[in-house]
Amino acid sequence: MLNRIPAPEKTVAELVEQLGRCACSEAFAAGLNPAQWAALRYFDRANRFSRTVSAFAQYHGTTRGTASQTIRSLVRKGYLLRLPAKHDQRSFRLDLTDTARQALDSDPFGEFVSAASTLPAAECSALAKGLRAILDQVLEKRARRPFGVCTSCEHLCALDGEREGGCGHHCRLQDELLAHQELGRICVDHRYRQDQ
Amino acid sequence: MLNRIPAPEKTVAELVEQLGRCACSEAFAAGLNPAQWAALRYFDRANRFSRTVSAFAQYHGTTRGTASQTIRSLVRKGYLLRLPAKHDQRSFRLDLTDTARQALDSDPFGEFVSAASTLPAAECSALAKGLRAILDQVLEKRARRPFGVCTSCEHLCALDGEREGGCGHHCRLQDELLAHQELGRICVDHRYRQDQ
DNA sequence: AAAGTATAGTTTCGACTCGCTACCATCCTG
DNA sequence: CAGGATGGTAGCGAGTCGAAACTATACTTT
Repeated sequence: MLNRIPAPEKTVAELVEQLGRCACSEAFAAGLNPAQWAALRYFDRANRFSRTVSAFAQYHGTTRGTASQTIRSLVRKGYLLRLPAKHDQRSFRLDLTDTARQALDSDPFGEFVSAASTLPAAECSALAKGLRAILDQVLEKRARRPFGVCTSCEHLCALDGEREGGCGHHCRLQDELLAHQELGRICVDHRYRQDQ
Repeated sequence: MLNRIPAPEKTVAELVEQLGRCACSEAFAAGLNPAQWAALRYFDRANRFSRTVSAFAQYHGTTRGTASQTIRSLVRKGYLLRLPAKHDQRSFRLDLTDTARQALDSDPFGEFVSAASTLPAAECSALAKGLRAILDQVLEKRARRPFGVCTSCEHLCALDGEREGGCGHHCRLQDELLAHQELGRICVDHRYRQDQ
């Protein structure tokens, strides 16, 4: 009956909750709100196939209607550029403007990054691994997919021979060549490879 | 120039953000909203000195006005009982009702707890430690205190001799005896002991 | 004891979110 | 070409949030 110290899994959940709150409450800086900051971060991390209203709504766990509003206000404020999509007349691709990239440099969320970076590197990686495991489980329970990067995706196809200018990667789903720097971006269509 | 894989501290921050979002977005269950769930959890965890509007506002990083609204709606719905405080005529103590305790059993946040509990125990504790370190840093940067439990608090004073019925602990700040089960509750006045 | 200040809590207001439903346009499948 | 799926938007109503103003009580200083 020693319920003095709560179980570690409860502590973890509690900490996650508090950190989440913290993340929101600081996010009213610079005339933006938490959802808008989250959107900026998302469009900074997402690859060109995933920079759409729907993909963001999915990532953010909200409706397309709400996501549309968030994005519209960012377009109005000059943080996002709304370009017609290549192959789909209904769709638009949203790209960060330089203003937005500048704003991201003073992202209030940077506090978390710098707090995390004071931990020993090994501990930090372990932390990332544990959190990832929890997040994946929760997402799965809610039938949401985790938006990974190409390097762990089953659609990625390494072209041997480094055809054009050293890029050498290809997405089977989109049937498009990928540049090196695109491999680290998150994608709405990501699927873990079997061997992962 | 290998920016394929982001730095681990950035990953940690990102995961924290996403988990936070997840925590909110699920929290519209049972007619309650995220803030109200957070309040219920808080009043479940807080000791009797800390179950007030002001303490919750502090914990939650919001204003007393907003906290007052959140709590009022919980009182209206029968989840909290508003009792006049013992020594301060201005203040009220808020206690969970049985309805509330029942609701907490199906807390949507339980998903996180069960997700965390699938991790190996050691990993889970390490996770808690790392998150705690990050949270404490962020809170400090914002001049907010972390609301710890008596066992690590400098105000706690172990009475030797187990005077009354085996409780044997005392809070120097409140000048009150503490029951065993109170030692694991969070407190607005918590201060880390030097040796912690 | 009186004055001044700090604190606990509430109220009201305006701006803004959020989720929902309905809706339009385009794409895709058969 | 018909029917359904999908990308995106518009408008609504409920409800949050933070800010500021306010009341009442407690504490401090002189």
